[in-house]
Amino acid sequence: MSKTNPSFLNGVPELLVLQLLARREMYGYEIVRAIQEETKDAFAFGEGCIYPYLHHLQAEGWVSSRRQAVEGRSRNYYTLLPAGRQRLEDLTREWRRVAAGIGLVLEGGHA
Amino acid sequence: MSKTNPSFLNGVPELLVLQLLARREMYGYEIVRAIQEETKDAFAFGEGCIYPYLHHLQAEGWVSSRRQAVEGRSRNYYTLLPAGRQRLEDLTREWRRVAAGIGLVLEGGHA
DNA sequence: CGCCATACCTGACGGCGTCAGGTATAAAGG
DNA sequence: CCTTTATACCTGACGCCGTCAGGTATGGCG
Repeated sequence: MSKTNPSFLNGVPELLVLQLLARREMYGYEIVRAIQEETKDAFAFGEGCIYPYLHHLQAEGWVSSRRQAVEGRSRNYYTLLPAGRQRLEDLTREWRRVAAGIGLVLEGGHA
Repeated sequence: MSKTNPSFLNGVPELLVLQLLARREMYGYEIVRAIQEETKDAFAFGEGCIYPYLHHLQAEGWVSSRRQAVEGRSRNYYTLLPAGRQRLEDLTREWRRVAAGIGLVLEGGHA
């Protein structure tokens, strides 16, 4: 439970998914693509990572889903819930801490 | 071998260790402490993470080690080798890519 | 003399992303 | 008409990696 280290070595997908959903409702397949495009290929998480994650986010009560058929295709649209927005804020803060921490070491050399 | 994603979700310790060694020769126990201090507790990798890592870095030819007794204590001092400096540059570039990628998503919302 | 800090090491464990699979429908192309 | 490609979902075995709890040994302090 209580980790000595921020779970950011791993939890990058969670941050990105929540942030994308904070902007607009999206469906799984769309999210997988969006991550790749918006990060300019810095990340390319597979469906095998994202889909289970969405289920997890829903189980935690951070997103809700509704099924909708579009052009004969059935899509799962996910919406960010208030609790999810809180979670996103926490993760964002964590990320900034991590990035700052590494920045300190990278810049610290030639002070 | 070839990962679709940068190994930065994990490889943070490697970056930090190499960067610290780029500044000066250090011994294991010292590195463990330095990471915690210099990142202002953003990271606190255990000895069980760092020690095996140092052995790995040496096996890869990125660092060399010499054993020295200081005040009756035996320390393993590690020095960054040229190949290690190259590796550090690669990892640093990777890190900047990752940080930039996440930044794009975080900032991209309210553009 | 017992305790804590220093300084090293190891191994079982669990989390998490990868990768390769599988299903189903719609559009495109020979 | 039938195969291929793209969309859209899902699952499970695998492997990597950091955690955590152990272990050894020496030096200093009260």
